[in-house]
Amino acid sequence: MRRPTLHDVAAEAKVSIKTVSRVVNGEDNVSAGVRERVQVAVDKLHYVPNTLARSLKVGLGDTIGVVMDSIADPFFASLTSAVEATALEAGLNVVFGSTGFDHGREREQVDRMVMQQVRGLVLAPVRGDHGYLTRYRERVPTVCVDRSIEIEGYDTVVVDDYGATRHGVEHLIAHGHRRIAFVGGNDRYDTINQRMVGYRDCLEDAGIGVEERLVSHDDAETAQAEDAVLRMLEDNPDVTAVFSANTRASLGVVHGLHRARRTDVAMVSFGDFLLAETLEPGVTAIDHDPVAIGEVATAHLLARLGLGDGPPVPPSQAGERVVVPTRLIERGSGEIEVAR
Amino acid sequence: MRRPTLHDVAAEAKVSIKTVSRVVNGEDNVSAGVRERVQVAVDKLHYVPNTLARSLKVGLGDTIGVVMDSIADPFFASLTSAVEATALEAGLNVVFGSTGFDHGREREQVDRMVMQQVRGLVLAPVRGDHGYLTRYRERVPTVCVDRSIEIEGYDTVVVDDYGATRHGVEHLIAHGHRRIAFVGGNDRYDTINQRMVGYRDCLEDAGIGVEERLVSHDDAETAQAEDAVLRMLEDNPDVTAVFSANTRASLGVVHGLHRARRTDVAMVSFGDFLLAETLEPGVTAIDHDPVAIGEVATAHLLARLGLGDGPPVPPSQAGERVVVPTRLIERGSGEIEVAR
DNA sequence: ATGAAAGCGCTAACAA
DNA sequence: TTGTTAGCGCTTTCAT
Repeated sequence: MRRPTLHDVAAEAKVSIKTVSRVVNGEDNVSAGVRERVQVAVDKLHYVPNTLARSLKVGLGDTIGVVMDSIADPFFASLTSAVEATALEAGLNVVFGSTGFDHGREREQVDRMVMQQVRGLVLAPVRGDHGYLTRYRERVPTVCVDRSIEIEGYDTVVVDDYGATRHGVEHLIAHGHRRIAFVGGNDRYDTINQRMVGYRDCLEDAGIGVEERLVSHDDAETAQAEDAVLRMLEDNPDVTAVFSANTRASLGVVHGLHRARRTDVAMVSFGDFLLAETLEPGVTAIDHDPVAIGEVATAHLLARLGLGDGPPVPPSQAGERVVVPTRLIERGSGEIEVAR
Repeated sequence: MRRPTLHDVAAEAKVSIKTVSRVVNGEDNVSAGVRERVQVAVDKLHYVPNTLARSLKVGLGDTIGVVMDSIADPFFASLTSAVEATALEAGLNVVFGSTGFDHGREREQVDRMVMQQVRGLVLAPVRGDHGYLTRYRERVPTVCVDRSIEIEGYDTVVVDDYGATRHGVEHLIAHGHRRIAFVGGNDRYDTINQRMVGYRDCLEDAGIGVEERLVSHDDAETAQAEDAVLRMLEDNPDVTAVFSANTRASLGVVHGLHRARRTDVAMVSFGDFLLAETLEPGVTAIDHDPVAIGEVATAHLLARLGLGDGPPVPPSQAGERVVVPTRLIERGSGEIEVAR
């Protein structure tokens, strides 16, 4: 059963295809009688317009693409959800592709989406060469989220990893801590590296200095972070506080502290999570809100597409860097005073 | 700057557009010399094929659609992730649309995707009339996930909400519990209603009987569930165990029990969550694995599209109902014996 | 091995 | 108000 086309509807209603097109698209210059007849034919045949053909003709697709590490990651799930909600208001569909942290797959996904004629792209870039993107610059406005790329000229929406981490570490220092461990690092993530630098600079500037024995590496995942924090506390009994560099690691740190019954150890988590306020004590967290990032990024994209409030922004003007504010949510774990 | 087409490449390479098409599609009947020349032109012009035009001509799109409550919900995020991974292997892109539990929006999303010529659909149906789907039956294979619809003839992949709940409640009974509260209900969700029935039947069959004072209603969200469990324990001091009917509610129940310092109260959660094993005691949970649901559903869809292992399955044969197994993960909270 | 022509379903431009 | 024509970028069919 072939799907009906404008032609079929036109034959059924005994009008020209253009008239059907007018009715379907809600144009007003059609007489009520004809409109009615066409509508009946449309309903009878269950006609559904073919947006592929429409897009081909008009030269503009009706989708935007979202390329992320993994949609299963709650952070990116929320981000994507915000993108979808914002895009929907502008009448755009969302296609999704995950990279699995693989730069080659990122490129494949982007290429596929460009072939699919996406109007624009929201991309959480994997580290690597993004030169391939430049050929699309003029045609497919692209906004990077969460992380930036090594080349100029792309709008980017990030949080201030460095500054927010300094804020978190300062918070611990303000509560008397001097031996602050860093857990949850991973060289693969530029964002986490920024947090590491923030941690180091903050301690240096506070005149405390960094002790490498307190810095754990390559333990960004939950299980690794749990092991790491247990080892850290074992090897360094003088540690009084832990800064966890990412959400997944924080879950492990929480568990580790709990298992070791170290309610005396303070903790600040970079990244908020669902049960953070449910735990006892609540986990003090730096909230980097994926919804805000998604909304801001999509708003930028829509502006570039001329679908925002203002006029379309030409590609030549791209390259803006938006820093979405973070906030430190005090819940108890970060306000534990150092034991005297 | 117009994007280059086959025409442009053909002109550049001084061949016909068909030859370019052959090279781009990797057909073999092209001489090495010409192939080389075309390839150079493709690279020089940064030619990217237009899959919209291709799909229009071929009559088949290259995407499947996923329609869910919300991508921000971890359950559906994982499910969608599994769908994407499976679809990608078959060379299909994924478009995503959320319903926000609104039946009207479900229909809008489905309609949009059909217009976009999706090859197939994975749908978590919102309760309501799905008659509108039948017109697409022949053209767009559709698999329902997590919930079924009121009409026959659609493949459905669900978990055994009823049976799994019975299993969970039996587990509590086996540990001596008789006063088992039910928290986290919500009439809007058929799945949760099934769980409620399972709870009731299980208690009846065990000769315990249902006491309505132990059944809380309309508290499916975290904050509501927390209030509900606190009220429940206050009003009914004889309660020794709680069955939480959904994951979000479980977070509230955990918090509530914690706040009330009721480590003597047993708990089983329908739905696993990230910190379930991190808490003390670990939360015994019925795991309904979204990844399994997503994979099975997509495999079914691909089979219907003729992209699976076997031959394409005609729409007339649709209507299969797959029940993905669940398991009860014992972590401690469900094994608390009743206080004597 | 290569090419010319037709047409997928639609809309823009232009008649009538 | 309604209809005709051309053509979006591609693949298919049928030459050469």
